[in-house]
Amino acid sequence: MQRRGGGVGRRDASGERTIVTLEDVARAVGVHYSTVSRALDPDTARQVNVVTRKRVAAVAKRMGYHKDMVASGLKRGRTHTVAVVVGDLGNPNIGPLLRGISNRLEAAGLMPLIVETQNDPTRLERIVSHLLSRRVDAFILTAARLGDGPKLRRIRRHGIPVVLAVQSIPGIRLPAFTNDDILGGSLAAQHLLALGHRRVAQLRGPADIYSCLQRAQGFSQTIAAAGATEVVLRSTAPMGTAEEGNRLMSQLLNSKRPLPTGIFAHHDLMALGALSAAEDRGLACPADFSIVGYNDLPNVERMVPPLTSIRLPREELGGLAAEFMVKMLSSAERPPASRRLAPTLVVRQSTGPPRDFR
Amino acid sequence: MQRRGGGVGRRDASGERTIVTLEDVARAVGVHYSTVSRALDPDTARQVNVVTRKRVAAVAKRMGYHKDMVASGLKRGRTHTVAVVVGDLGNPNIGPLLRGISNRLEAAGLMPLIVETQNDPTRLERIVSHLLSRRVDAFILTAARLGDGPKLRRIRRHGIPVVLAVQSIPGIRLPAFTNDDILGGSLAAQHLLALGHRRVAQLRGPADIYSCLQRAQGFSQTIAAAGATEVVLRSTAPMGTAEEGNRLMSQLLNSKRPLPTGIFAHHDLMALGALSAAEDRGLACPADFSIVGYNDLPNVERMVPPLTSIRLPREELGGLAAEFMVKMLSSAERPPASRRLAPTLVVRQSTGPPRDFR
DNA sequence: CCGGCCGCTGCAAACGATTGCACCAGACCG
DNA sequence: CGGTCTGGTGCAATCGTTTGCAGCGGCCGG
Repeated sequence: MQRRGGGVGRRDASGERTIVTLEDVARAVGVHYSTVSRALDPDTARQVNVVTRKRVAAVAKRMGYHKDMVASGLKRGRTHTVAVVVGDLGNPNIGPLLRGISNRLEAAGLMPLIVETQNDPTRLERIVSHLLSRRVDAFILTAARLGDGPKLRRIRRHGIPVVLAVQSIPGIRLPAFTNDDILGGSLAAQHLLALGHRRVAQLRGPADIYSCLQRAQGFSQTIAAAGATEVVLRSTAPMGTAEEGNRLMSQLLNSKRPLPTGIFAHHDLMALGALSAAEDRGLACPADFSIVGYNDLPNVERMVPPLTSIRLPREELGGLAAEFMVKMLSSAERPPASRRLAPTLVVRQSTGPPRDFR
Repeated sequence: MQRRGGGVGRRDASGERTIVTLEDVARAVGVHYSTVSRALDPDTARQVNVVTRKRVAAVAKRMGYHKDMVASGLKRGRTHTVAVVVGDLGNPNIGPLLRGISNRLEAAGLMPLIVETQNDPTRLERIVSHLLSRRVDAFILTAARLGDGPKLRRIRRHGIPVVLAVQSIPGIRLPAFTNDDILGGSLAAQHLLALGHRRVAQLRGPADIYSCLQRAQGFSQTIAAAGATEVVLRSTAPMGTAEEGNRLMSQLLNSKRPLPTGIFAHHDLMALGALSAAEDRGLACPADFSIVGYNDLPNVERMVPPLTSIRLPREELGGLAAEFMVKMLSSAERPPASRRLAPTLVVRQSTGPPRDFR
């Protein structure tokens, strides 16, 4: 096979060919291009005589050589790219998570390819197939929902490493890095109980989000163990939104039963919606009732009242998931999988002792 | 050249080679693989006989063939990937922008490669060089700052299309899609003037962000044209934050001059910080002073008081920038560049008539 | 009946990097 | 002095796709 210049490569503003290849460098140094390849790859550099190696490095730098990752990817079957699938880029939880992932991957020479499903299940399939054709090395999935089991199994079947982050689903054998949402729910319950609340309510998030089920479980368990009474309201919307919180709270306010004094919302936005519903009826927080949110979204400390919430270690979680992926890809050994990170309770002014307690 | 199976391709869980190549399909159909290639590419499909074409398509589908974008990218010199460089993934403005970009690019068969500089100028250079070695087809830069001119020129010199989004810098000949921040500033001023404010203040954002300069210009011009008086406070922080707003507002409150009744903050967070500074001194909004923010961040309508702000068409902006890029890459002709989109004023309860007006 | 054209298909050289293998000179050992 | 080893380098095939060119039948016009 004969090799020549003048291909279809990228040209700069003046129309000159601007991609510097191994062969270009080799010609300048006076060695074969395979030697250049070896000299520039840290893993093989020691095969090359140190003075040649230095000369190659110098010339490569001077000529502005940059390894073509596309060609390298084709040959090696590794693109050093990890697909990160998120549900909704507008979700404020997602920024820190992505930062955690990016930083860790980048340190390992990998690059995240971030795609958004916009919570559309048909998009997920299309996206995955597209990513496969781009030969990504691995998947980090952050938006798994309860019905996604078959889909996830199908992805795994392609033989590419997959890890779940933030959201997991029960009964699937995939490494998962999640928040300990049982603990999160329990923390909320403990807090309300400690303040003296005995009648509590739970505004639950979407039923197909496992983390919401876990929050519910942690909360209810702790409440039941203390012998307090609980009302559960279930969201029917696909996401935790203020509107949904408003709706559930209205439902609660309309019921004939006495209003619970302590409320746990599965999402800060739901809590905010609930607050406005209560306000509309002339109820004050925390005088008439307390409310605990979830996620500790940005600026909830500036709401009125500042929202008590459960804070999640988002960036750390992303970092751990990425760390796992890096290990997975670099060594064949399976590192310990599936960690749950502990959330923390952030107490602010939306919670206080119930009225009859003061 | 002889071709055989059994290379280094990806293997699935059972160790089988799992990449289906053109050659595999060709063998199954009984034609040459170049024919398969042509049959599957819409641009060349009409070169192949319609019955062969159908057969190829059927077999390709049955066998689960997916074009290898890496190989294709190597050959064609086009990766169908557009780098999107953002400053900070945690910034709530960025989600909608990215969604706008992603959707538009995806519709054109391109994929965004999102990277975060974390507002670190040295990272930018490293990242760009990495992206070049990944052979991205184009750049969308969303975090340009005033001193970045030389850097941008250097990027452009690589001969890759570059477009600026959200942030532009003066005197650079690059297509840019930005908000009309002069108008934004002016809207804020008009609103305050219409309410009757005659003594106003401006809490300016970072001096190296051009859009802040424009906001300032629009605001001051309009105020001056109305003959009102203005105090300007300059931020020294690298970003618009609540702390910075608090600091500037305190500065304003400490000065001997009478407190301006109308305040324009270059960022909602600064406005919120300013509000808390004022509250600490026992001042009430909008009774004692009015304040207008910028960006209309999520949930500012739930603050107390709900914040009057300037809303930016983020998703649309992203869409337009991507649209431009798509045109740029598909046809050689240069579509009309550099649009400014009009922001809108969202009036809420943080603004009202000045006290002496009532 | 022949030249030419057309529609379809095959051939093989790329794209740029990687890598097993061969080769060569010199060192070193017996 | 012959043989072996070894450090360094070159050779060429390969990853999977694209694409200019050539070839080949058949059909048409002259």
